[in-house]
Amino acid sequence: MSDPLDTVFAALADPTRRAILSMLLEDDMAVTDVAEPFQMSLAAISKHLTILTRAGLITQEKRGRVKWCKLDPDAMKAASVWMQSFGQFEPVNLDSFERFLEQELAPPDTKPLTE
Amino acid sequence: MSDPLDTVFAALADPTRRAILSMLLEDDMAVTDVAEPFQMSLAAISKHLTILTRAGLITQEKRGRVKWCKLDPDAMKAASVWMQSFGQFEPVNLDSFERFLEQELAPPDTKPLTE
DNA sequence: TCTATATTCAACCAATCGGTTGACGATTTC
DNA sequence: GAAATCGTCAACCGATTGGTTGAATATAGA
Repeated sequence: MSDPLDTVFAALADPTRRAILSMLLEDDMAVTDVAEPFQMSLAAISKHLTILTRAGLITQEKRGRVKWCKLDPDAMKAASVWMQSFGQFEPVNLDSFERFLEQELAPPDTKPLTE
Repeated sequence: MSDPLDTVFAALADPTRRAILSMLLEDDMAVTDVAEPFQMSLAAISKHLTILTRAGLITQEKRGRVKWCKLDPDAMKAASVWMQSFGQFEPVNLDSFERFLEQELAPPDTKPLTE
C-alpha cells in the first residue's frame, strides 16, 4: 500500500532516530544501551526502534532477555539510489566522496596520515 | 532549532512531494501545472510546495501572476551525503568523515583543489 | 523461589499533518 | 472597468506522531 520510500524517509526525518543509526554504525547494541544517552523514556526509544525496524533500517534479534539492534543498510541504500536520480549533484563532487570512502575502507597500513 | 536534515527527510517522506520533485526534474513548472495531474485541491499542492521550499528542495519565483517552481538539488545533496555514510559498513572513520563534510560544504573559494 | 533486569503494551495527551472548502488579493485579458 | 486566472490564506477536520506513565511479560541470577 505505501511505498517503502515513505517509511524510510519518515524514519530518517527524526533526529533521535538518526542519532540511533549513527550509534549503531559503531556497534550492535541492546535496547537499554541505545536508550541510555537520551533523555526520554525507554518506551519512547523502543517505539523509535520499531519504526526503524519497520523501515528496514535496522534488525532486532532477541537473545535471552536482551534484544540486540543491528544496522541494516539495505533500505537506506534504496532511498539513496532514489535520491541519486536527482543526480545533478555536480558541485558536491561525489568523485571526491568516493575517494574519501576508498581511503576509509582501505586497510589501515595503506592509509595516508591525516594528522 | 531543527536540523535541516529533519525538514529534508520529512519533505521526502510524502509520495506526492516526491512525485512533484520528479516532475520538476524534467522542467520548471507553474503551481497550477504542478497540481494538474493530482486529484487533490490546488491549495493542497500549494502547501506541499511550501514544504518543499522550506526544506530547500525547490525554489519558487513569481513572475507576473505565475509562480514558477524550480528544483534545487543542494538540500537533497546534503541528505544524500549523510546517507552515503551508512552504505559502507564498519570501518568508516566518522571523524574524518566529518572533516570531509566540512570541506565539501565549505564555500567554494575556501576549498582546496582536488584535481 | 524470589527478585532484579530487559523490554513491550496500553492508554492517554498535545502537536503536527494532509486534506478540504470558501473567501481573498494580485495580475492579466477582454 | 469587468471578468477570468493564479495562487494563498484561514478555518476546520480526522489521522498520525512523539512523547508520557503504569502495568505486564520474559528471562536471568540469588
